[in-house]
Amino acid sequence: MATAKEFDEFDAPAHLKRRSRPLRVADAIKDLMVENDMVAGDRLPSETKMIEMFGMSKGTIREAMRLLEAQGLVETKTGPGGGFFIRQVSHERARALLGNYFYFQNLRIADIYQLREMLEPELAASLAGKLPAHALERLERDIARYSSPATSLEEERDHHVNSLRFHMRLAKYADNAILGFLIDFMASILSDITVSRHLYDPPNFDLWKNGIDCQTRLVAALRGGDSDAARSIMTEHMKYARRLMQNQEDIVPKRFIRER
Amino acid sequence: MATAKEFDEFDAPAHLKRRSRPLRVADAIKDLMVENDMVAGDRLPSETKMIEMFGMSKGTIREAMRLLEAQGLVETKTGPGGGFFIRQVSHERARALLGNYFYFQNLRIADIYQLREMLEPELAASLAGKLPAHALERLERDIARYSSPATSLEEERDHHVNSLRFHMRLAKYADNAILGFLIDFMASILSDITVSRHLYDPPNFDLWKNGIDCQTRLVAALRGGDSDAARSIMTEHMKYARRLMQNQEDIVPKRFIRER
DNA sequence: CCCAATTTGTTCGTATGTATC
DNA sequence: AGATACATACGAACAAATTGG
Repeated sequence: MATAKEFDEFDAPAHLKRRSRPLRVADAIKDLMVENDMVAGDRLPSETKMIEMFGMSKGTIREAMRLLEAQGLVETKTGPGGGFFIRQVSHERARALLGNYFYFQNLRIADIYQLREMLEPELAASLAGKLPAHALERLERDIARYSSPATSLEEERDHHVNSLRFHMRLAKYADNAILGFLIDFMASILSDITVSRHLYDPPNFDLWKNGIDCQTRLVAALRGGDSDAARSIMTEHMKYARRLMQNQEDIVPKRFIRER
Repeated sequence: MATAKEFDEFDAPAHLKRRSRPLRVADAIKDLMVENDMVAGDRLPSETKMIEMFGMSKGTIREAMRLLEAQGLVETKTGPGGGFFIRQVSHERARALLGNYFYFQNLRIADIYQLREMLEPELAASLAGKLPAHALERLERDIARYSSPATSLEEERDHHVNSLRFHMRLAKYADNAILGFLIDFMASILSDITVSRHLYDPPNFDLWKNGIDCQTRLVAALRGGDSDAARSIMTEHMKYARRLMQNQEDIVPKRFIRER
């Protein structure tokens, strides 16, 4: 169990001496989580308890909790029975944090499509014959949301967003958590960019048609359990969309992804 | 410019009223960064200044800065000329933060290899003929580090780590920032797991041999600008390694990735 | 080498807000 | 409604780090 002594700054190795107290407390809490096999929902010691444990002031402890909160690892509740609780890092938080990184990385649209072209076909193939009826119906409802041609620019924008929503839905069903997360991340960035940069303007009828067509055939292939067909339909779709975005070599605009 | 009034809690829309003050300050600072096109190295207003600006106490401001610090967006320096400085989210920080997410996701070794098999061949292909001499030499030096068979378990472990280091090096040269980051991330997780789970035990001579062989041929292909060869060598290598890990269906052990 | 100025780091006491019983 | 247990927030004071004279 953690004692105040362990965290005494004078005990710290030389190269760690300068680390601030909140940072050290946050690390200690992480260790606590790992060593005690704590899971989401578990309660951490209260502020007062931590003040004793670490021999540090309330402000320092609070700063430490903020460090963990920003990482999505901890949430806070006031009132009796309240305190700091361990939280599973949410999809949305992870997406936003990774987005912060790419905020500085001069992403190009083509980069995103290069990834999508590698990942999405494999996801499609892996899901063939694996999805329950309600999932397939949900996908069909996603498609239905933009199945009639857009008659206004706003509708065109919504079509783009809804088309990407289909891909995010697919990503949720992924058996491979990394694969699912990444596909969702790509679609999410793309959706942001499409809206903020007005990439839906001018409307592109062919892209819409290809999207509807491919997604419809894809659902059929998924239902039929035809893995190869699913892969090649998705490949075709990605290549098509990529070609249309190919000239979008612009740097992705700088803005932070909001946690939704 | 931001004024205290803007952040008065009573001005906030209903659904945002409960957001804590540090959270709101952190968001305001992010907006400040975006709107003023601030870049890494730029200095944010000092504590005292922010206390005025937001009309909040020192503790609250500091908690807000910790929120940004944890995301890797801000660093702090004491002394004259010190203060809060904008910082480009580092590779290592992004890796650690994303690692937090997967800490809760029941990752399997096979999942990681599925991704590597998709991504690494494309990276290899895209680098053929593009790397300057010093980069190729660096890769060769990475290979040299484990070119003689391991004679002890520690050496075997180092061989695994060094082999993965080769892939991380390759990732650094990627033109596509997302692709590079992801490959590095996979190799990094794998390296962690290999060490912490002793996956290098028992030693696997064939895996080592295949690694050396493939990497040597890969560098030759990269130097010769043979894109297709580079892709197929990497594919072969990944498939081989994947097969050997195939039975490693275990859940990845729960531990946080340390920022290095 | 020391001293002074500047800026963050940390503590403590107090008061307030919030949810539960 | 009142008591309790918890986080949230403020303000004043002092400590530590860094820079420049």
